[in-house]
Amino acid sequence: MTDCFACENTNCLIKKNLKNPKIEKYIVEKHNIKCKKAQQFIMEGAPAHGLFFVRKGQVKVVKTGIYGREQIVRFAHDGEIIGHRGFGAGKNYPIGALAIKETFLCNFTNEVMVKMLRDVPELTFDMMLFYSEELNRSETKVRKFAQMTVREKVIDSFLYINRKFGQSEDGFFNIQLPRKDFADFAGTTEEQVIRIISSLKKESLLKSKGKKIGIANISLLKKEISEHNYFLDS
DNA sequence: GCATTAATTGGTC
DNA sequence: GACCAATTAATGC
Repeated sequence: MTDCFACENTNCLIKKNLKNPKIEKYIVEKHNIKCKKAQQFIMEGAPAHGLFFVRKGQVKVVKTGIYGREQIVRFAHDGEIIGHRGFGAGKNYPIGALAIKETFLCNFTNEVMVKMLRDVPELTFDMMLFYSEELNRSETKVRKFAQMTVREKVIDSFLYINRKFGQSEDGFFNIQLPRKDFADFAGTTEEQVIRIISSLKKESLLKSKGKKIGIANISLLKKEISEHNYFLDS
C-alpha cells in the first residue's frame, strides 16, 4: 500500500485534501495497481468498479465510435483521475483506459468513494470543479471537431501533448505515441497525420526522428490555430 | 537474421 | 479526406 502522504502528486484531489483528518480512514482502503505497457485496466462497457488516480505513468482514455473506429478521448498522467464517468452505483464505464507505458494506479471502489465524498465536503467541491472543467473541455473539443480542418486538428493535438507532457532537453515530447494514436486523438487517419507531420517538418515548425516528435516553432504553430481559441485549452 | 509491427508513399473513390 | 495497397523502416526475439 503506497502512502498518500508520501505521494508527490500535489495536483491529486486526494492529496490536496489530506489535511482533513477525516479522509484518513478512506485512503487506507485504496488499492494499488501496476499496469504494464499497453495493458488495459478499464474495459469499455464493463461494470464500474470505482475511480482511478494515476500515481505515476501515462494513460490513454479511449472510446469506440461507429464502425469500430477508435477515438482517444484524452490522455492522463501523474495525479489525474480516470473513470470518473462510470462513477455511481450500478453504472458501466463509458470509456476504456490503458497504460501507454508502465503505470501505477490508485483505485478507490465506488462504495469507498461515496462514503468519502459524503464525509469530506472539500473533496466533493474539488470533484465538482473537476467535472465542470471536464465538461468545458468536452464542449470545446466538440466545437474543434466541427470547425477545424484536419491540419488544424493535428496541430492542436501536438500543442495539447506539448502542454500536457512537455518536451525534454532534446526537444522531443516526453511521451511516445504512434502516428495512429495522434490520428485517433485528432479525429483523422494515420496517413493524414503522417502527411501533415512531413509538411510541418518542411516548414520547420516540427521535428521528428523515428517515433519521436517535437515542436520546433511553437509560436508559429499556435498562430495557425489562434482563431480557434487555443487558449481555452482542450 | 527473421518475423512482426510501424511509418511512409501513391493511388482511388 | 478516407480507405486501400505496396514499399520501406524499425523493432522484438
